[in-house]
Amino acid sequence: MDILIKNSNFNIKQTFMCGQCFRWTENADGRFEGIAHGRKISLSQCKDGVTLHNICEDDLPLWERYFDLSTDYGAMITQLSADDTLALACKGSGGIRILRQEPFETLISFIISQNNNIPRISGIIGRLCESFGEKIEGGYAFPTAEKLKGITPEDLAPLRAGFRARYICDAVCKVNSGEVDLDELDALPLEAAREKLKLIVGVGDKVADCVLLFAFAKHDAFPKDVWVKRLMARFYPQGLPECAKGIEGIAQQYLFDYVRNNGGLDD
DNA sequence: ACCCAGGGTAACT
DNA sequence: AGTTACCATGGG
Repeated sequence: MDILIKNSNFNIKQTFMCGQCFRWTENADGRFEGIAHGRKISLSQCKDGVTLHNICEDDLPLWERYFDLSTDYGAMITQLSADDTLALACKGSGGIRILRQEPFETLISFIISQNNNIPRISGIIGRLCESFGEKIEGGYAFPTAEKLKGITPEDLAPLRAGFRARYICDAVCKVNSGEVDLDELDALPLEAAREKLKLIVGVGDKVADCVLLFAFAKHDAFPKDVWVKRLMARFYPQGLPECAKGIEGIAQQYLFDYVRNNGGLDD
């Protein structure tokens, strides 16, 4: 069945192309399709909102959670728009929704992302899914930690992940052993959750904050990549304004997307 | 032949 | 505590 989600703060192109996820692609007709939770769906945009195509009715709560539909983005945009620069970013990129992606997939994806570019990140993740993920209708699920148990860097050679291969193995090992329990992160405050994730070799502040923001929707997580460092130095040398307090991650993502698409860091 | 890419680690001051 | 080379791979 098709489900229309009426929402004025949900732009699928912005949401899938803003760098928070790596497994969604745009078709020639403007639809986006991708796989999450082992289910493949396609989405289309209309003026009232977004249509989820051919989903199983029982899966609706799952997608509502994935797209975080219970969160009021209009209120956050109003809050952030008290600042002039953020108001511009909201105007240009306010259709982004921060997804609640699967924690293990997000962890591995952002380990792969370090010192890397988006096309190659997607390529490595795609090969990981094809090599080790469960075959489903129309593609492959992201492999679970359990499925990757005991994997070695040599096993990952076909991915061509480079120096990140051993980081992936360490993450798999520590998730499976329970040393890093992804299920407990949601209940932990930001700093404690970040330190937990950093027990994994190859996970630093930035990767940890990406996981906490893009999988657990911890809106106070504030990943600082090279782009954000540049834009912070340019626009907010004293730090983000007061209106972003508690939702630094949302502000970060709007700003990140805005400066990447519209420049503004040239001079 | 360079340079960089949604960084992190180890080895230095 | 703050810098810096190096890490594989691929594209410009």
